[in-house]
Amino acid sequence: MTKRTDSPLPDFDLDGFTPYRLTVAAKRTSEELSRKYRNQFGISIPEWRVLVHLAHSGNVSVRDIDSRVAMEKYEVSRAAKRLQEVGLIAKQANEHDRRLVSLTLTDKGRDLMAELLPIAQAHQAALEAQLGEAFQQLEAGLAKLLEDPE
Amino acid sequence: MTKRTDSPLPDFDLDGFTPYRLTVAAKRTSEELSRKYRNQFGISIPEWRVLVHLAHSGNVSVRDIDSRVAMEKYEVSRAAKRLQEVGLIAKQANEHDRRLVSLTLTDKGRDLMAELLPIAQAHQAALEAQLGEAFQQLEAGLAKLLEDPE
DNA sequence: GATTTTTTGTAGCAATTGCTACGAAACTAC
DNA sequence: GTAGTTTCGTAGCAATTGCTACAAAAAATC
Repeated sequence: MTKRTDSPLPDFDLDGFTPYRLTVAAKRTSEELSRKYRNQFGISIPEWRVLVHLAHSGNVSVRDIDSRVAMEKYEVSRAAKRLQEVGLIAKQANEHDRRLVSLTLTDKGRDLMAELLPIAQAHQAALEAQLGEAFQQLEAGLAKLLEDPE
Repeated sequence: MTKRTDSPLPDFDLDGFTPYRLTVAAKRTSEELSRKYRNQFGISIPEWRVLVHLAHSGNVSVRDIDSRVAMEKYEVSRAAKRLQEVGLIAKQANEHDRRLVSLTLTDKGRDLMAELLPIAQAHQAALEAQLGEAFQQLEAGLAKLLEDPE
């Protein structure tokens, strides 16, 4: 009786593995835009997220951002530090609770966002156009997947 | 006449930005599983991808993998180096073209995959169950998005 | 009101990642 | 066959990331 050396591995293909597919899709859709941000404006993705949140929500704390924007607080802290160093945002202590740090866009930051946001919008529009009706489906799937922050 | 200091920034929300949503979705679906791989088996994601490809396609070169698995060749090289060091794969020069390095699972690697693959399959099944019919939609969207490797 | 606990943000270190340069082998062209 | 070009894989460095520990302020507990 011979010992089978080729054990029966399950037939598993990365192409059917949703986490993998999502990772590739995320990378592909982010890459072009993030390279542009980096090369033309010197902005990283975490920094961009912070800026977007400030442009959208005005004056907020680090805590507000990490709870809203799927970033760890140390990422927000780091991004905010760099953004302050280059003069795009201002940090100041909150009056009532001095643990909190209020972040706001500076005029320079606002000007930058006036340039960046339309680019992002155009990118999104191009993506939607490219996907056609598949976009609605993708969105529906993502909505379900992301619905529980649990 | 007063100068308006609040310039009219476009109203843009990360929650409607597909690259962002995909990134969050990818992270969420990968996290639990990749932590398990790391803690219980000491395997990183790039290493796991290489292993899966070897389990699926048998003997292949570094080049084969990076073209198939959305990894840069240096990532594959690094992963392969570590996998060899821990005895999960074997590397040997190709007879006909000595630039090529053939990668194969060792028995130990095969045994590991016999354990890992069912876990991944269960993870995928759970994801599909959780999403219900939204899974089909997500898949349709991803298929369209990923169709052109361009 | 002093002590413990929780919350907020930062800093430092280790590990991972991305990029570029490089060497070796194979291929092309003369 | 020799010189230039391309392909394959690796190595080294810089930058980024993830994690944990920490200090300062506030809140809760006694």
